[in-house]
Amino acid sequence: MPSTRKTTNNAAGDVFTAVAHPVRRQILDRLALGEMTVSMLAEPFEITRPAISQHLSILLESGLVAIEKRGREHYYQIRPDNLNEIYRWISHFERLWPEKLDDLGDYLDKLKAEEDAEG
Amino acid sequence: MPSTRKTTNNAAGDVFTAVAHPVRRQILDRLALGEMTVSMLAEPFEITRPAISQHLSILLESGLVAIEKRGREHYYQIRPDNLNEIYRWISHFERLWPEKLDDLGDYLDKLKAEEDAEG
DNA sequence: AGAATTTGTAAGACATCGCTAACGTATGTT
DNA sequence: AACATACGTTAGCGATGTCTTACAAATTCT
Repeated sequence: MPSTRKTTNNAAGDVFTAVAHPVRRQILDRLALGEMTVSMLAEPFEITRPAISQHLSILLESGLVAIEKRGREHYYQIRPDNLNEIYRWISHFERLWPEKLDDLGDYLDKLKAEEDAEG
Repeated sequence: MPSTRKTTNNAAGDVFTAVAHPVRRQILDRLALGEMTVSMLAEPFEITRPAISQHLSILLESGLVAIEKRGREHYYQIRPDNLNEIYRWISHFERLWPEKLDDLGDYLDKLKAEEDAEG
């Protein structure tokens, strides 16, 4: 067979692909502060608003954001649950990486403690 | 300015980009079992060995693998430290995601406990 | 109704990615 | 020396990604 093209990449909605682009990570960083419209979201970036819109489509497909339309404004909200997939994958390397990951465990414990203290 | 092309993506060696491709993740999964030569590494994949070699170059640039040449064989070893960058980034969303991440915290505690038990 | 606002979509330019085939290089074998 | 093995590199291709400009659709305002 001279050329059975496979191109086994990027199943639509893949979370790893979604977070691979720095702009999309920054979008998620911003959304962590609270829901925002596209215009608010696009403000600090140097690319055009349609470009942001396209990034948001990719984030939508990955399930990392949700949209809620109110009038003519579209509010985007973060949905971090699917980041779990990345988290779990990385945690498989914990055995090879005890020190760093123990640090992170402590870090998470600390965050949780703070949360409990506040609540 | 009519068209100052920026293309602000993929600084060489970016870890997020390195793990975005499923083949590269599978390579890391295999290397977690122990060091391997390129041929051993390429065996289960349906793509050619040079393609694997190119993926390995990207993993090398990201610092996620190291190479040790012994004779004509090149042994690749996993270097998971830089995964920490991803881990830390994701952990910033913990506050929005308490349940899942608590589960992961438990998971890590369990892994660590097993490790300690093994001695 | 008509104009302004907010957003998504389409088309096209351009760069980059991922792959194969072919070749080059270094090491080992006979 | 000649050949075999293990690997990297290059050239070239088709596919995909990212961006801009232009436009369409929905909502709000006057």
